[in-house]
Amino acid sequence: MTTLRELAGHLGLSPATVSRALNGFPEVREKTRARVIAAAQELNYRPNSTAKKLATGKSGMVGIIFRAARNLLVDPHFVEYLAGLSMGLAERDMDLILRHAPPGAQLSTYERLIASGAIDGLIVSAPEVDDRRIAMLTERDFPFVVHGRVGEDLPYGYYDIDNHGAFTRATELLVALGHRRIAFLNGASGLAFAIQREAAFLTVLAANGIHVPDRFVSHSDMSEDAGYQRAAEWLAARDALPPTAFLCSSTLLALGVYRAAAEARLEVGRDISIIAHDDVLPHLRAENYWPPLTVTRVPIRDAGFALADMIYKRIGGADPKTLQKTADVDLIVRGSTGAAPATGGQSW
Amino acid sequence: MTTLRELAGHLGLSPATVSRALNGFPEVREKTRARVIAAAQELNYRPNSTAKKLATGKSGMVGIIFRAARNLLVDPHFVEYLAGLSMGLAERDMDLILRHAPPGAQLSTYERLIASGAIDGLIVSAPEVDDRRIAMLTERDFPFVVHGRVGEDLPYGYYDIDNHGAFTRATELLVALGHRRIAFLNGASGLAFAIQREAAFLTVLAANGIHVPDRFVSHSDMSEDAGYQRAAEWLAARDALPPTAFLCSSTLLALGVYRAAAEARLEVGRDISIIAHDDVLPHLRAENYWPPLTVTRVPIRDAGFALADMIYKRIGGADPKTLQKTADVDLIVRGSTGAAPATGGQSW
DNA sequence: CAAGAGTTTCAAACCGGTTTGAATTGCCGG
DNA sequence: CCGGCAATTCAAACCGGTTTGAAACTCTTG
Repeated sequence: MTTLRELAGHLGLSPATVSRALNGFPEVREKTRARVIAAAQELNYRPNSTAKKLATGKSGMVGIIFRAARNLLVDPHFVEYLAGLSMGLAERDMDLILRHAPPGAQLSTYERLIASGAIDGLIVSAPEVDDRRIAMLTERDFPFVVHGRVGEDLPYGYYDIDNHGAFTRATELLVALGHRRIAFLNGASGLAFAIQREAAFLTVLAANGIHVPDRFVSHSDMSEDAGYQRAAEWLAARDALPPTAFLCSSTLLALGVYRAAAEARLEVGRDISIIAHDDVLPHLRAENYWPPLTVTRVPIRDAGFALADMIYKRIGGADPKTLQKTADVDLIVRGSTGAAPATGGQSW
Repeated sequence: MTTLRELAGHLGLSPATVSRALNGFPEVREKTRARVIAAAQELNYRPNSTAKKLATGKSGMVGIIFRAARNLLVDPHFVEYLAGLSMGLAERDMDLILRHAPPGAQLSTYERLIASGAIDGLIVSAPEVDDRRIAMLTERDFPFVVHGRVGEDLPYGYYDIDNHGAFTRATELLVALGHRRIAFLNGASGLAFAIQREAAFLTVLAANGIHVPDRFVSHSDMSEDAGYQRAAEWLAARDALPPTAFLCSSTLLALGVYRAAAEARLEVGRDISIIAHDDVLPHLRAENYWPPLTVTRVPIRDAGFALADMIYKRIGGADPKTLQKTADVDLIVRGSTGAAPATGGQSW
C-alpha cells in the first residue's frame, strides 16, 4: 500500500504536486506529470478511497435499500435490475452499497445510511403513494432517483415503463381476437405498476362494453404458484364460465397458467389465450414456452442502466426534471394468443 | 451534520473525551459520559463513517463481485443468497458492496477493489479448481470466505452444503422405489456442486449395478426451459426407453419436467417420479407443485447468513480453519415420487 | 498539609488524500 | 544581466474522526 506521501518522497516532489499530476490538473508541467505517472505505475500506487472520500466529500457510492418484509430483493426481477444498476455504476466508477432494512425500520435505515456519509446518492424502489422516504429525501435535498413513479409532474428523477400503454395494447389485442371473458392476474394491489396496468385494462374493456367480474381480477405475488392456483380455480369453477384469455403481469404467473391449462387438457393458443408482461429474466424465456408466449416486453435490466446514469447525473448536480424517463414497451405476438374459441363469444 | 468537534465545543470538552465517551472507553467518568450521550442525542450527532474509516483503518464494508459473463447475479438463486448476506452483515453493522467485473477483468477487479481500501473483506462465489482469485487473496493475506468449495483440507473459510450426501440419499430413494432408468438434469459441468452431485449419483447407481447412458445425464443452466427441453426430448425418444425417474439439480429444472410430463399425458408420482434439490426460492415453492415435489432441501439464504458471520469473524482475526461449514441437507419426500411403474423395471 | 497514586481530561499527532495561498522557478523583452 | 509576468511547485490547512503522551484534577495516606 503505497501512499501519496511516499510516492512524493520517492520523486522528490510535494504531495500536492503529485496529487495534481495524477488528477489531471493543468498547472503541472507535462514532463513532471509523465514522471509521476510512471512512478505511480512502478510503485503500484492506488489512492486510498477512504481518504479521498474524506477530502472531497464524495464517496463514489450509491446506496440501495431493500425491505425484507416485502421480500423485494427476493423477487427474481430484482436481481436483474440490480445487475443493470451495478454494471451501469461500474462504468462510471461508482459502487453500489446494498443494505437491508428491518421491517419496522424503513425510514430510519435510510436516515442512518445518509447520515453516515457513506453514500452520495440513493436509488429508491417501489414507491408508494405519499412515500415517506421520498418526502424525507426531498426535504434534506439528498440526491436520489426512483424506480417507478406515482403521480404526474414529479419533482425528482425517475425511470418507469409505459405500463398503461403496454396493457392497453395487450388488452386490445385480446379483444380484437374476439375474447370477451378475460381474466387478469396482476401484481399485489397498491403497487404503482399494478394500479397503472389495471387502469389500462379496465379502460379498454369499458370502451368495448365488456364487463369483468372482480373475482377474475386477482392480486398476488408474481409467482408461478400463484398463477397456477388462480388459473386452476377459474378454469374449474362450476358457477361461472371459464375465462378464454388470461392477461398476466409477469411471465412467472403465465407459467403457472400454462401448467393449469395442461392439467385441464386445454391447448394454449387455441382453447385459451395467454399474454403476459415480460421483464426478460434470463432463466425464464417467454419465447421458449410452448407455445411461445405473447408478451409486452421491456428488459428490467434497462431500468438499472438508466437509473445508474440518472443518479450519476443527479449527484453531478443535474436538474431532476431532466432525469425522467418512461420507456416504451414492445408488444410481441407469438403462439399463445389466438382467436377466441367459438363457444367463447359469450360475456360474463 | 454535527461533527465531533462541534459536539465537544458545545459541551466544553475536548474531542478526545467525547470520542471516548461515545465509544465506551472506561477512563471516562460516568457522569461525563451521560452528559455526552445526552448531548449527542440532542444534536442528532452521527459519526461520519468515512472519517471513522480513515482513522481506524476499518471500513465496515464487505465486497462481493459478480461476473457478467457467467450471469451469476442473474441466477435467481443468487438474489436469495445476497439477501441472506446483506441481512447477516446488517446485524453486525457492516455493509455489502456489490461490484460488477467485466468479463476479461476478473482478477484486476478484485485487485482494484482491495487496493482502494474500501472493504475489509471479500466473499468469493463459485470457486473453480485452482482458482486464481483465491490464490491472489491468500498470497496477500486479505480476509475472504468462499461460497462452495473445491477440494479437501482447505486453508480458508467456506460454506457449502452436503451435495454428496444429498444426492446419495435422493438417488437411493429412487432406487429403493424400484426405478432403474433414472435421468439426471444437472447444472453446468465444471461447477463444484454439479461435480459433487454427479459423483454421488453415479456411485449409488454403480453400487446397485445400474447403468445410465451419458445421454441421460445433462448439463445445462438450471432453468425451467432447459428442464422442459431435455425431459420432452427424453420422453419422446423412439430409440430408447424413456426414463421413469428424473433427478434434478434445481426446482426450476423440475418445473420444466412437470410441464413436459403434462404434455406427454404422464402423471407425476405414478407414471414418472421427480426429485430435485430445493434451494428454497420464495417464488417457487416445491410444496405447492402438483403433486408436491420431493426434494433435498437447504435454503440458500442460509449460505448468506453463514458467510456473513464467517467473514465478520475472519476480519476480526479468527483462524480460517475454524470457519468451515458443510450444511446438512434434508430429504423431504412428497407426492412426486412413487414406486416405479410395472413396465419400468427394465434397465437401459 | 503535602506527597503520591489513581482518575479524568486535554492538546496534538495521525489516518491519506485535496486544496488554498504563498513561494519558487522559468522565460521573455529591454 | 535584470525586472516582471506566467508557469510550476510547495508548505500548510483541512476533511472528521481516533489515539498517544502529558497535564490536571481527586482522593488517600503519612
